[in-house]
Amino acid sequence: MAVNASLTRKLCNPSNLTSLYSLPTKIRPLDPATVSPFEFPAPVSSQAFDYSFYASLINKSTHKNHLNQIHAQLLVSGSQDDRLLITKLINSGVAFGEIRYARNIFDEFREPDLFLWNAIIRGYSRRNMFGDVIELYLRMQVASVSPDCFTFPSVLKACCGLPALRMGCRVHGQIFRHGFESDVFVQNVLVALYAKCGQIGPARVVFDGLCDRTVVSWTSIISGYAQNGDPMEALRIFSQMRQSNLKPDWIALVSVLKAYTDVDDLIQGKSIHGCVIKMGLEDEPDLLISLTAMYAKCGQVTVARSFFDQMETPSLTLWNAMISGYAKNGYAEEAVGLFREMISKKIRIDSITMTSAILACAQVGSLELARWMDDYTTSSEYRNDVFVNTALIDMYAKCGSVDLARTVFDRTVDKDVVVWSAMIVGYGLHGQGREAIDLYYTMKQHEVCPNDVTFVGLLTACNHSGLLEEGWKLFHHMRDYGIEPRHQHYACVVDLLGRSGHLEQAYDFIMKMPIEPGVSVWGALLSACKIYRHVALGEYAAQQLFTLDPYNTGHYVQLSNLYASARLWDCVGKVRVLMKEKGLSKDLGYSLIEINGKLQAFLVGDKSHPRHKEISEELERLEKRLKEAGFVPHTESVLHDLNYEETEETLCNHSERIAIAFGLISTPPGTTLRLTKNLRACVNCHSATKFISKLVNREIVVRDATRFHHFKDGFCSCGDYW
DNA sequence: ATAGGGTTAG
Repeated sequence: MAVNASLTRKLCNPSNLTSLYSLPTKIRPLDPATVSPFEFPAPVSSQAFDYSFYASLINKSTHKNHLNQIHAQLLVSGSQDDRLLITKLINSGVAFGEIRYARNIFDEFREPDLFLWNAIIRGYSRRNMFGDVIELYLRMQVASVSPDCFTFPSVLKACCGLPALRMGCRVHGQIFRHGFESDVFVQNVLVALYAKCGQIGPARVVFDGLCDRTVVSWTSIISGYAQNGDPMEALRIFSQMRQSNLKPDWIALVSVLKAYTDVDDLIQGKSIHGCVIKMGLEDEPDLLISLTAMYAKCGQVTVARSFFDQMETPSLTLWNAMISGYAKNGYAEEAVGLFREMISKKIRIDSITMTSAILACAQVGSLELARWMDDYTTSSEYRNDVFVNTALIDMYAKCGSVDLARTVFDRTVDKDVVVWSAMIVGYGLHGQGREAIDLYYTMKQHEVCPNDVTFVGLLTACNHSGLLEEGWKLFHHMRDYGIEPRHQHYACVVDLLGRSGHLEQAYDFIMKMPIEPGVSVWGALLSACKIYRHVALGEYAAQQLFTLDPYNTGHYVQLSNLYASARLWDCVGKVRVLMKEKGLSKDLGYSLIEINGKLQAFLVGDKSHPRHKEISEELERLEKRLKEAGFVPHTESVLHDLNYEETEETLCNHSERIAIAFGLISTPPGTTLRLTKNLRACVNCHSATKFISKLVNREIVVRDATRFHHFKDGFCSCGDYW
């Protein structure tokens, strides 16, 4: 089979997929902690009490039991009131993860001083037990112990998250009252706190108020902007930092790399890589993770992989960076492969690994693989993770089953906006606009506030179902939630208006847009013009597109399709010439079909399959039956329709048809056929597949470049509207 | 104290 490199990359190696199914479904439990014996010296008499003796003993401990023995000794020797030693015991208890034990020691102490309070508060803060932190902090105030610069960082950490931010603001006030408003240590934590709560404004105010900024202050504000979707500002501040002659440390570089990762600026990212080498930090394993992530996200997966391979034992985070880097750049097969490797090598996996692997499966599109992934997840400890469940919902929807997506949705506890949105988007993908809208109202009943993505999903759902009025209403609903429409939202409205034939209104709407119309908006107008053969307006839209996005093949193809639909064959030819001049060629069409968990690929007119003979017999049979059933091929315009597949061959040689024929001879009667196409459904194949679904009494599910079609009994779920 | 890998849309 003659396939180009990018195609080979997209297709999955079936043997990889099938071997995945035989893997164990349980995640390995962690090894139980082993307790090494502790050599406790002979009991000492009370007069032999020595602070440094006990201190070194505590330092040597490795288990709670050791601490217990020392504590007992302190009691025997009457030194149980030594604040420094008790603080040390508490700190060690925390370090061993024995927070309850540390708390007992603390509770036994009469009138704890500031050191003890700090130790136990810090302990809870390290274990992320924020409720206890706040409770103890309040009790400390009741006990009239004044906090100091060691108390505030732990307490502020506990104020992360919007609901706790009110507490954070109160603590901010107390920091002033206790005179720590110029303590860099405390102020740095305040910057980080506000930034983590998405309050970048207040974070900036605190940062600007600092007179002696340390590397940590700069790093906090840089990562604050990087985390809050403003990487450009993060980078601006980074250059200010360098002007102030402060040398960035490796953590600062990690934050900057994150910003470049989001900006998708490989050139600048590389220059930071240069910085890393100049500063001799290239062996810093944690910096390597950021570099890997940066290169992977900017599409340089091979470079990223070389970093990965140079580590003898990659950390979990590095595995995750590599897997998600692959998954996000269309290297689904590699991503799933690495995940498989982790399982077979019994390497520890976390919810981030799961999420990234699920994302990759969503791209593969195999329902069987999706099911396997779901089973694996449900039998693991991540079955209630919101991120994982959201990814599963998305995966099932993209693998063709809204029903299974709904099952995951229903079993997800504590649904946030993203969960609801993923389900709404899923309904939209399958053209179930009504269900999407219903779910939106249910979501509001649950008092979950929609976001901009929710509306992209809703508007797309309306498009895929032709719900003009509902879409229009929803678009205006956005402002009630203070959501500014973005390009996608405008594009959806243009699509809605255009597809329902309101071309003039669509054009007026574009002219009145408060933001500069972008590629998606003009693209929507152009495809509407194609449907209604509005050549003049379509040419205008195409002109805008050629200026904004000159090297995107899709726009030329669309214009050519418009000309073809209006039978302006000369113009079709001109577009072809134009494309040639720019060195653009259209994508080759292919279809995948899943048979018994294996994906099989077919190109246009594909004759390479081992069962080619049987397939062509089936194709002939099908064509005969189609004719008898009264199917008339839409030859003329389709034959010139560049959007679809190469037309040198006859229409029934489109990859979709071949894949269906193969599916019919490879599965028992009544089995649902599941196909994935890289291009959009062509008019001719679409109506042929409707006929076929009735003739052979099969359900046929087709995922095209933009949505799903469910063919059944001669009808398609899209209502011929796509 | 400061950070890196994750979900919906594009």
